[in-house]
Amino acid sequence: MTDHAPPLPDSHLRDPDQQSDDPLAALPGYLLRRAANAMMAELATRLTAVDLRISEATVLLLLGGREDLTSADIGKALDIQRANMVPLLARLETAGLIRREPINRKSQAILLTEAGQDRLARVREVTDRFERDLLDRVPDAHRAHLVPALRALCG
Amino acid sequence: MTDHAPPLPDSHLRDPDQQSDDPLAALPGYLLRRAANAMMAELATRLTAVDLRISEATVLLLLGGREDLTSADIGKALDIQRANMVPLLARLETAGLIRREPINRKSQAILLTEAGQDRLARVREVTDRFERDLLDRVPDAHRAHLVPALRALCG
DNA sequence: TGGCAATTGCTATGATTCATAGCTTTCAAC
DNA sequence: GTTGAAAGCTATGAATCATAGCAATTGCCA
Repeated sequence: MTDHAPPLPDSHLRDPDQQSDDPLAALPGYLLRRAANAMMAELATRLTAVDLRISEATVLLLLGGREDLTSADIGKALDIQRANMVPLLARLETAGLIRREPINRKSQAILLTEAGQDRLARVREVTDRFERDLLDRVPDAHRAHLVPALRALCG
Repeated sequence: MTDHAPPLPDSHLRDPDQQSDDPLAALPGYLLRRAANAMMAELATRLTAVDLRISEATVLLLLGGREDLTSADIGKALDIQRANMVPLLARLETAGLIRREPINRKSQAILLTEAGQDRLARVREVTDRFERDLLDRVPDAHRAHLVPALRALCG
């Protein structure tokens, strides 16, 4: 069933450079999704070494060196709804990685505990290597252009 | 609360070029996720014009011009589990966009109906313009490098 | 030719993520 | 003071995604 001898009538018209076993391989949007999925899957796997999910590790990274962020601030920075911050921070707090410091009777700062700082250091090891491996995978000629291009697409 | 005057102790060390209101703005992996999310959100919005979800439109795109793909084939091409193909194809069939042609007593080819072909033409209009707008957003100097770089990250 | 492993399409079911609405308390501005 | 906005939370529903299992069929191989 896999070898149906796909006709691919005019794929070479739309995909001049490379092999395409499907007509989507030339679409930037499609590639962006595929690349992001593959990346996320691998990062998630690597983060099991520090017993953290991607969202949790991201919060630790954001928290590093700062002591003035509230739950709402973190949510705004990472595009996470206020409601969804609750279980996220609850897990981190249960794990002893963060604690809450009252700013006033309404707000509270989220900051890393000692254990949180230690864990963050290990997270940095994982993510630093990961980012390096990620960039290594893109050919030299294109490597320097990836970050600026992606940054232009984020807004 | 938004104006906590974030100190950003040494952000300029890790992020030489640009503004970074968070220390993650230089990480390719993080940017990849953000870019993909933004892209998906906008594409989903634009596809409401043809009353289709991204996954549904992708199936139509893949089906275009071919009459030999089974449900399992589509799943393999798009990284969708067999089990999750069922409701997807059911929606497309209910909408009258695809029909099934028996290949043998076990397999069936999925192919576009007339209405499916018409819808696909409209999908192509949306996605063509979308891909064009997407590329337009990345600066000239980096544009040509995006697709090759993403392709290297997909495998 | 008979048998067995692999495949197809499907059901059922969780896990996880994500978005929305609403509530109470508190802050801040007028 | 009163009022609008914000913080933190609960509850809940939608959507996506992965897993396990099942019956029928196919293809391979001895």
